[in-house]
Amino acid sequence: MTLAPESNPKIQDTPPFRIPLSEADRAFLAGLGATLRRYAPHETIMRQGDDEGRAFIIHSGWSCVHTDLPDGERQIIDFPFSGDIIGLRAYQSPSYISLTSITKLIVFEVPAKALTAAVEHSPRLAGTFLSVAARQRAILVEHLTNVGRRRGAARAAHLLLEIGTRLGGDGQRLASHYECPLTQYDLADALGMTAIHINRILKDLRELDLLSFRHRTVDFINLPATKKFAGFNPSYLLLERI
Amino acid sequence: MTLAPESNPKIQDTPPFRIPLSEADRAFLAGLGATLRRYAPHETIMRQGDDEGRAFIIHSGWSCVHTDLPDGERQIIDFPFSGDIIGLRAYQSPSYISLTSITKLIVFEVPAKALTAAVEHSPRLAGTFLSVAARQRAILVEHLTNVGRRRGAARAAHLLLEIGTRLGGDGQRLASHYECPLTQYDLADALGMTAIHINRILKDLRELDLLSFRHRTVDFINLPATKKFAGFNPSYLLLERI
DNA sequence: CGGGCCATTGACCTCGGTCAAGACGTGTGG
DNA sequence: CCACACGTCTTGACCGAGGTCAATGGCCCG
Repeated sequence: MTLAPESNPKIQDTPPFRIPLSEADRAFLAGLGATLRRYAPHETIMRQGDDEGRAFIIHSGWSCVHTDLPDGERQIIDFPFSGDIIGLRAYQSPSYISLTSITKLIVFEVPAKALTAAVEHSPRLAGTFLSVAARQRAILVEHLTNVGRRRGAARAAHLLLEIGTRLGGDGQRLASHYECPLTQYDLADALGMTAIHINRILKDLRELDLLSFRHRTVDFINLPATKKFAGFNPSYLLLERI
Repeated sequence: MTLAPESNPKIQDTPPFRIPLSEADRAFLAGLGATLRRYAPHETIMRQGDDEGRAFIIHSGWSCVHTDLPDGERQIIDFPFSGDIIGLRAYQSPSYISLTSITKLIVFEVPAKALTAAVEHSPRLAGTFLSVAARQRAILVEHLTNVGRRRGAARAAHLLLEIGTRLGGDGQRLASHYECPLTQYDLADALGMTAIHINRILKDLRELDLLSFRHRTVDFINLPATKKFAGFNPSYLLLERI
C-alpha cells in the first residue's frame, strides 16, 4: 500500500474494518493502490457534482458527508468514523455527496474501481464490504427516521447517543462522556434544524438533567433517561460479522 | 426458480434488474431457491424486529419500506419499485425495517444467505447488486435531504417527481401524468409530516398550477416550474451500468 | 489588539401540528 | 336496492415548535 509523503509511517496500513481479514485479503487490499492521506480541518475532500474516481475509508478523525443545496444550505448525511467507507460503487460517476473534514482527518484513498475489483476478487472482501455497507444503510435509515419523526430535543439526543456509541467501536459500548468537536451548526445541518434552535434545545436538555454539550464535550447526566427520551435502541449499530 | 402455488406462470422468472445479466448468472439466480410470491394490498410482509432470513426483490406493484416507532407512528423509508432489493445483507439478523404492500404486490423472495452466496459466486452479480444498492443509497440520501432541508410544498413535489421518474424505468424519463395509489397518509409518513398538512400542501400545489394529485392520479401541470420549485435533479436516479 | 467563528438570548412570526367536524366513495350486509 | 360503516379527503380554528432577525459576548488565533 502506497503511503503519501505526508503520512506517518507509524499508522497501521490496513483499513480498520472491525471485521477480521485474512492475510491474503490484507495483501490484496494493500496492492490496490490505496493511499493514506491527511487532511487539515475544514477541507473539502470531495465535492458533490465532481466526477469522482476515488473511494475513501476513514482511518481516524471527524468528518461529514453531506449534500449541498442550491441556496447554499447543506444536509449532513453522516459523520463517518473509523472503518466507514465512502464512495463504494460500481464505477466512476459524478458524486452526489460531498465529504468535508471537521478535525484533522486521515483516510485511505482508493480508486473506486479498485474497490470494485476487490469485490470481484475476494468473496470474503465482498462480504466485508456488504456488511459495512449494510450497517451504514441502517444508520442512514435511522437518521431519516430521526429527522422525519422525532421532535427537536429527542432528535438531538438521539444523534449524540448514536455518535457516543459509534465512537465505542463495536457499536454496543456507550461511554457517559466523550469529546465532540462538532459545532452547533454541524448538529443543525445534520438534524434539519437551525443552529439557533439547536442552541435552545441543548439548553433544554441540560435543564432536563439529561445531557450537557458544552466546550466540545458531551456528558450524559442520566443515560437511561436520555435513551428513553430519545427512543434510542443501538441494535442498528451492530456490525454483523462474517 | 421455484414458483409459489399462487403465482402466475406468465410472469417472467428473472428479477427485473435493469442491468443485463449473463445466461450463467440467470441460471445461478434461478437456482438460489427464489420464490415468486403475491401479496394482497396492505399486508405486512416483513416486520421490524423479526428475525429475518429473507431478502426480497420487487417484481411489480407498490409497497413501502418503513420503520416503526414505539408510539405507533412510522417513517416510510422508500417506495421500492421493480428491481429494487430489500434486505441485502451479510447474514440473518433481526430486521430493522418493515415491508408492507400497498397494492397487490409480486416479489421474489430469496433466502438472504442465498444473496450473499450469489455475491460470492459471481463477481458480475456482485457488481449488479453493488450498482442497485448504490442507487438505493443515493435515493435514500436524497430523501433525507428532502425531509431535512426542504419545506413542505417543495418536499411533496420532490417526492412525486422522483416517483414519476422511477416509474419510467431507466431513471431519466418523466411522464407528465401517472397513476399513484398512495394515500395522503402514505405521503405524510414518507415526508415526516401529517396527512392533514399534506392535504393543504396538495391544495397549494394545485393553486400554484404546479401539479395536481387527485383520484389516485398525479398530473404535472407545469413540469419545468415544478422541477425548479422542488429543486429536483434526477441525476441521482441513474442506474450505473456495468 | 482585532477579526472571525461560535455560542447565547430575546422578540417576533410562520409553518406545520392538533383537534374537531363533515363530505365523499365504495364495499358489505340486510 | 338501500343503509351503513369505514377509509379517505377536506376544511376551519387554534396552538406550539421551530425559524428569522438582531444584538451581544466569549474565545482563539493571527
